[in-house]
Amino acid sequence: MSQIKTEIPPACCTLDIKGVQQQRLVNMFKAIGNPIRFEIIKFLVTHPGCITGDIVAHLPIAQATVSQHLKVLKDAGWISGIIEGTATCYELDAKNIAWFRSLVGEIF
Amino acid sequence: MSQIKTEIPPACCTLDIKGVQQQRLVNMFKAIGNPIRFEIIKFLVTHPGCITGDIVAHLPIAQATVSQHLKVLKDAGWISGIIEGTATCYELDAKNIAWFRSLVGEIF
DNA sequence: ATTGTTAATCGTAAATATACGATTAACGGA
DNA sequence: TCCGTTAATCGTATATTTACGATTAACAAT
Repeated sequence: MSQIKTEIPPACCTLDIKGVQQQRLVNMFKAIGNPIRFEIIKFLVTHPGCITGDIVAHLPIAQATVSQHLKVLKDAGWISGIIEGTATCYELDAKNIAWFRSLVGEIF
Repeated sequence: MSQIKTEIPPACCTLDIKGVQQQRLVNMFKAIGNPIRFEIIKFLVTHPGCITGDIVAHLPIAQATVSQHLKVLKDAGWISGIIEGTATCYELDAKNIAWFRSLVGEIF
């Protein structure tokens, strides 16, 4: 170790987290750490309950690709989708996002 | 659009951000959205100013790979490294992390 | 000058992510 | 029942990420 002082100065954040909580958080970071997916989440802020086709229309990529990204976001806990007939309505997962917000507030 | 109501209910977050700021933020999310890199940042909280070798010793991966991860974290703004003779001392980039913290606090 | 130490970079292999068109399944309406 | 619509999934190509050993460069000590 190259540490000289025994007194460690207070860091700019604690990052006091571990185990499954940490895994979940890192996974949320990873999911939102993609320009297309960030854009999808942003779109859902102003278009709650919109269907897949709306999101596809808003983006420069194919329907299949959007569907994949939606799956990543859903698995990470950012969004939820409910099937409405032949369509699927998506919205932000407020509960998980609240968890994310408070956790990030605590450890950063 | 599948929106029925003209009144949009308030969302659980604003995500009011765009352009280069958004790109920078997404890049920080992407960088921290990896288990190894998250672990490196956590390690730097308790070991500020440690050298690459300390980080390598703490992780189950090769020196070259750690070096790559350090570069990603540095490019994204999470850490900074100063060359000290033949070694490199790393620490959290407090300024950028403060930017991250306040921005996330604003838009989530 | 030679040697040892440290960490970045190079070259490359393997794994993962991202993208697409095609197909499928599920539903609603004619 | 037969179409049309919608979105998930399949199969696959390409790009990117992650990993490693080897090499290099920079410095310190002898």
